[in-house]
Amino acid sequence: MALLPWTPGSLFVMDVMLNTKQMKSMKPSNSQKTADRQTHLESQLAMQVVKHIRRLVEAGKLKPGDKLPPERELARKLKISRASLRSGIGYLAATGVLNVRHGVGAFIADDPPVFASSSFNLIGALHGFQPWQMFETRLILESQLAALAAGRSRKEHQLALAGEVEKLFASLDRPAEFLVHDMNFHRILAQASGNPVLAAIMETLTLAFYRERNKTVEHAKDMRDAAEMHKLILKAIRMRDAVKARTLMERHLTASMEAQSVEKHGRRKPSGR
Amino acid sequence: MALLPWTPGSLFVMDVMLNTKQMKSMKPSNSQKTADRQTHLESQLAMQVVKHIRRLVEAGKLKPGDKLPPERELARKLKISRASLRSGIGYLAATGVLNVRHGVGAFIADDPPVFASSSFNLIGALHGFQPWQMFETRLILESQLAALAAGRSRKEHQLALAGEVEKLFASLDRPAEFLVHDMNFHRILAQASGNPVLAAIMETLTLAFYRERNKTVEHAKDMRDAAEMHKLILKAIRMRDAVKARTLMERHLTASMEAQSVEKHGRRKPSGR
DNA sequence: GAATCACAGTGGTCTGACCACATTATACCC
DNA sequence: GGGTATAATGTGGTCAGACCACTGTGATTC
Repeated sequence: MALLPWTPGSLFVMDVMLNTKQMKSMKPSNSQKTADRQTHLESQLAMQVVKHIRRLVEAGKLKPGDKLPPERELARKLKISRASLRSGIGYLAATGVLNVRHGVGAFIADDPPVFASSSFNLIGALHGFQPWQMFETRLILESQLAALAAGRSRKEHQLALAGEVEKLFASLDRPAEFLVHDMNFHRILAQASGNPVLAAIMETLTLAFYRERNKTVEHAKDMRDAAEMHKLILKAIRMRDAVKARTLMERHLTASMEAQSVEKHGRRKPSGR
Repeated sequence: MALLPWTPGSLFVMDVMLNTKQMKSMKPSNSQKTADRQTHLESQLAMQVVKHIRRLVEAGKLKPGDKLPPERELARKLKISRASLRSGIGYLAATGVLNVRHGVGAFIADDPPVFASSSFNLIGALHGFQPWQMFETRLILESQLAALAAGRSRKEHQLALAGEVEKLFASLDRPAEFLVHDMNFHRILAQASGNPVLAAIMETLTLAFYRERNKTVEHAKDMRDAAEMHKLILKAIRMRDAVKARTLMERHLTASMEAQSVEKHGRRKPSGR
């Protein structure tokens, strides 16, 4: 299969990078010598399974929600052992393409697409993602999403958003529930942006965020403010005012972050940085 | 963290292409009652492996490039079968945390972080990602990256970028090589933005892009134009002109897309709306 | 000294059995 | 008949141990 034109060596250009740490593994003593890149490709057989599924998906014979044949059967059909098949299944499950349920079967995922959500934290820990970097990324994406939604959202989206806003106000005294509707609002907003790729990325980030967040209890005042902001953002979207939607979203997120920061550290963060 | 100013407009170039389908999974009412999410969680034992590795990583006992113990040994230590261990290993490899090399061992990844790159295409096919959506996402992220880099890049980054620009001009007659340096430029730019989260997302997208692109041969003129643009972008970054860097990047990407569109379909796409 | 080869270490695959979970069918009791 | 246990079935999860395939290395040979 026509290998990529990796001219040898050229790949390590970024070695110049600042990362003063993790530079140790660079000394040739160890690992790769030239440019093998793209390792972790999962063994031949596992990949064969992936390819098989991909073909079916691309041919439209397998759609979100569909059930795969039982492992034993599928293994027989592909002429590989069940172990190898499971390796492939595991790969697809890990990347969120498949949804495996013990005692039931394997299904093509039909939830909002997410990239490697489960190990986002791990990857983050590995490369030293800082909270402020996560936040900055979210700020950039989500405000962009709001702007796009202002330009593209349809009636259905706006109604769904309105519904969530309503529930937001209705659950001011039940933080757990509030959080769910908060999350829904942002998820619908992502859908309303009309760009599922962007939405998927956002979803990935959001999940990592909320995983942390649902440990802290929110303050009543912050919740009311947040609900109010959602309302305003929705209004801007309805009026198709992209700039305003973006600005409001930025403000909302910043405020929300500061609120969380308080709950965690007991004090307001120096806002400026 | 001082976010950079935003230049409105220029972003909605592609609003025309708003597609009409893909709205089905909008109602969040569906499956989860409150907030269970996170299906496809890989069985207990596999997750135990992940947790184990995570602990080691977070405790700093395992750093990028380090080698894991042999499977047989590790399985014994965790008191699980080798099969289950391998399931966990596979999961980590699939999400890009681990790098397994047949006959050698498993290593903590030390390449630029990427999310589920391998099955990006599959996920895309599954949820019907359109080329223009991919492109729009790239446009948003990359121009933002350029702006950030203008504000934050360090000398090392600028030098590395300059090096790539030079090689870009030097390889105008060797498309394959040109492409590598092109890719490097954008990768270094991502690093220079100072936000590894954003960089990781970008890397994921880029990979998916180039995977397609290296099939088409570029036209000489387009390549020269591209090289010229890279040079200009670098100049803007050096002058710490965030707005200009962003604008140039947007223009560069748009032009680049059109060029590709020509090669693929043999005609210029209706440029505007 | 350099090329070759054998070996040991490690991941990849196979087999077939058994366990655990979910769903469905059946039996039973009221 | 209706509802509730209970059994049977289907399916993924785990296990054990053997063997295959790839890599790196050090001994052998010339």
